[in-house]
Amino acid sequence: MTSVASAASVSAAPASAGPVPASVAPARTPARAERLRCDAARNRERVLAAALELYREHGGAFTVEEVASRAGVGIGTVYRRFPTKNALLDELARPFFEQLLTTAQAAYAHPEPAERLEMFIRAMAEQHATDGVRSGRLWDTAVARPLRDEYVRTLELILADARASGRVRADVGPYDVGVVVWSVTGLIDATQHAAPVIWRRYLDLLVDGLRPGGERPLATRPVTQSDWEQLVSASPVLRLG
Amino acid sequence: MTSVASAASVSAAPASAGPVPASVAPARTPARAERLRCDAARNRERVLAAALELYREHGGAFTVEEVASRAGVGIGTVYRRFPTKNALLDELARPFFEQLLTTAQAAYAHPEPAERLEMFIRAMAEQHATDGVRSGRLWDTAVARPLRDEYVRTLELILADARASGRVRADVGPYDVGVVVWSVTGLIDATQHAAPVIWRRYLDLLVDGLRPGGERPLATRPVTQSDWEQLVSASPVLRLG
DNA sequence: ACGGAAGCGGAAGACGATTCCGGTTGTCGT
DNA sequence: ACGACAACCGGAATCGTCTTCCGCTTCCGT
Repeated sequence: MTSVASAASVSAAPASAGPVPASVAPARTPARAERLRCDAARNRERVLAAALELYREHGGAFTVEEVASRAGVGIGTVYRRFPTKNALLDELARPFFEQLLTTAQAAYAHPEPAERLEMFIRAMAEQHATDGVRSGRLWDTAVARPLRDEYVRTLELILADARASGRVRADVGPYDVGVVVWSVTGLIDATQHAAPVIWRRYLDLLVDGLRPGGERPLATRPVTQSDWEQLVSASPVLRLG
Repeated sequence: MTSVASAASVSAAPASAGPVPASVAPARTPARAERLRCDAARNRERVLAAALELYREHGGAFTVEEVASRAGVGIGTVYRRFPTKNALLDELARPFFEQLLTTAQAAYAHPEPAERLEMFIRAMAEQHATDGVRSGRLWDTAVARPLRDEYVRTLELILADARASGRVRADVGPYDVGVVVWSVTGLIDATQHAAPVIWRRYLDLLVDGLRPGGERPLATRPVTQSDWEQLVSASPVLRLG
């Protein structure tokens, strides 16, 4: 009832140790039992392609039946492969999500350590704005967990650089940065169609706000990992229901 | 199909001119034609009370049928009074929304002009956190428009004080502040239940970011009123549909 | 070529918002 | 006090969607 078959496919990857986390382990060819029959695999791709097309056209406001018919399959076929409409949408966001990690690592690879944090934040926002697939829900998915850990590890390294260079106030932690990025992506989602540039201005304000020099201490304890996890799992629930 | 009956009730209010905008004109007793029959009025209150109760219990995740049965009326009765479930929810948010304007005016009344802007931003967030009714959708409502104008006018006055006192960078406009407040309320909505204090820390970051002293100019033009209007009308649409 | 697991299509079911309508009840003029 | 009638009422029916179910079909391994 719960698991997407491929969710377990990364479990065997050895934990990477280097400063720059290794990129995601390439998906090994699935074992006999978990491979789809070839017609099934073909249909799965068709469904995904149709869904992506519809997503780009109508941004999530489409029917499962539309997906099925555009893919040339029956509704039942869609549901055999994706237990729920949300699961289907999550699957659309996955490549985008994986790209996020790459982007984070690229920021960490920036030659000037002092610039890495700002680079990171801006790159995250930029990617979100460019791709346009809402991925917030995905952070709480089984597939995402291993990626997420690497993401946070990378962010911590970046933050250490920024701190060492005096480019960030000392009382800011990685999950604080997470919240900041989240807020920007929320703004991007809300404004992108109507006013595609607002978010950059807002981001500038945020980045400036991260500079050292504030006299007052921040009001509360740092955001913790647990805070962050609850935030991402709660974030889809933003309106009536 | 569109209008809530009372939407026109403020149209006769004279435009206020003083530096502190006059408080909202008290709703005059509705004319003969627009007064509800007394049983209808009673039912309306019951529905509203039931809805508020359910809202506090389940945060929007309840059925119109539940509202009706808790109020002891039929579904049809709910729908005669509120054309749509969203309209009902908006009505719940209205008193809260009107309170916002009062809060803004209170901030402007702060004895120390230099403190008014920060006071304003913090008070807005605090009220949002305290009341807990999502009101974003309401900003785009017919009832809200006159209030909104006064709200913006007050904010402009506050901003002028802040600028005169050197407490805000010169390139920040009222709608920039609007975006900032919006982002905080979004964070509040998303985190309040799980981690009730995160937003204060984030707000501190934002406030510090508004201080003068940033060397770089902001990347894009100021947020305009039109930007803002599109933002608020689009913001409920944050997920699939 | 054959047996059967894995797939397939699409009808049926579940759920919630919204609409409709025949019967009921305050209100107002007389 | 009374009658007429517009405004109300309740809740069954409708509609749009997601999700489940099931009898029939098609690939895969032997």
